[in-house]
Amino acid sequence: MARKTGSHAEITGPRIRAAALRLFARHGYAAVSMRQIASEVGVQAGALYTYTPDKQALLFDLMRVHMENLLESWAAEAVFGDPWERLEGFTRFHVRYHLDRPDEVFISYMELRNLDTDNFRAVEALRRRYEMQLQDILADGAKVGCFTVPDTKVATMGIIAMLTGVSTWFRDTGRLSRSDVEGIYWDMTRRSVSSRFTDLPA
Amino acid sequence: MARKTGSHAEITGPRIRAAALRLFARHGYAAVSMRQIASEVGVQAGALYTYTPDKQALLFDLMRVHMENLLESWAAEAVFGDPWERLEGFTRFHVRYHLDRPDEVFISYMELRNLDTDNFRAVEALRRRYEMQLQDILADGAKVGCFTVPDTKVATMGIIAMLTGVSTWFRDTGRLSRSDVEGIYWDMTRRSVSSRFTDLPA
DNA sequence: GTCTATAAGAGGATAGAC
DNA sequence: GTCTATCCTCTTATAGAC
Repeated sequence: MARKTGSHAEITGPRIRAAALRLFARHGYAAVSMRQIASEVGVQAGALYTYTPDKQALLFDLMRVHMENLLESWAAEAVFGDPWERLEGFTRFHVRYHLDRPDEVFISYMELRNLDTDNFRAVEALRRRYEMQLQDILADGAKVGCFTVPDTKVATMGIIAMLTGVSTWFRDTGRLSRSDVEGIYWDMTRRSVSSRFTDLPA
Repeated sequence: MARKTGSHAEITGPRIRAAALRLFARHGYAAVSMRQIASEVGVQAGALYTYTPDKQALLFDLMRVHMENLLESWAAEAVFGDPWERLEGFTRFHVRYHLDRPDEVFISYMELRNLDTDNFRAVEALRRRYEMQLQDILADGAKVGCFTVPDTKVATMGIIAMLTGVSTWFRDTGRLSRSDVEGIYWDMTRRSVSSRFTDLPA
């Protein structure tokens, strides 16, 4: 773990963030010490402070960057078309993105309470912007009559919670592939807003 | 906050657990100190160790008792009948129970990673038993043809995640009552397993 | 840019008085 | 049953050598 003195500015910064991400996701922000992060990177604890003003900024950066990347990625591959196509695009994107970044997802949902007030507000604003992407699709679909959504906001929260939950149980070693899972969640999502439902048992 | 010396065995124990529950839910297990818990109860830190061998046992007890209560409560009011009735019973029970105990729910989902290996296994086993309650309903309903469930296990995880998520956003001061919310979630749940869906857009 | 050393304090847990 | 006092370890963060 020990290493010789030397300059590694270009790689150490990202390595610190990667180590912090992994450790925060595994053990939780409050349970991880700066020494653990440093040890994982292969530097002494003091060296971390060349790259981050403090531990809080490390957490905030990870969460902010994750939310910004999420919004940018969705903006880049958002599907245009009728509400069904847009909903399918969002659902598959969300499941895939979350399966690909389990650690980022985990800390972004679990460590909100460890953010300082201002940092919390900033991350919450980003998260709300993302949720609005789905809410707009649901509202549009309800307006033109292809979806039946009893309450747009609750449906948004419900669907996002359902989809995000995939990262709590999915393992690549399991019986289902990522693409299987994407399809299954899309199937449940489309059913959950289906209009063809007025004749079900009360 | 200071208090006089005296005996309060019957009430101090529960008060310690209540304070720990509240603080763990608010700030996270690792971020809460024994001194904070003691201060909330109105005793000195040393006095806590009359009631718990250590901090870990405090967390484990809260989680174990919550899961046991959840299972008992469901056993007591589980609905018998056809799969639709059973599913509605489970859905409404789950939403109501989780709305009534936001702190217990929060720590039971967030603090799993702070449990020691054995404690983790014990809580996980209880959680699995609870999830099986829903999975059995879905499997029975699929078998007799009233539900269409592409994958029973994924549907179980998806529905539980969707329903449990209610506690992340619901506030009693909001525009919806608890009973509204229960109904909306039931509506989404029943749609999500509806059979009447083979003719939707691909 | 990284190291060593250290400041200043908070953490969990225990001992023994009352 | 609770208090006070304390042990010992670990914490975040900084200072200054290299």
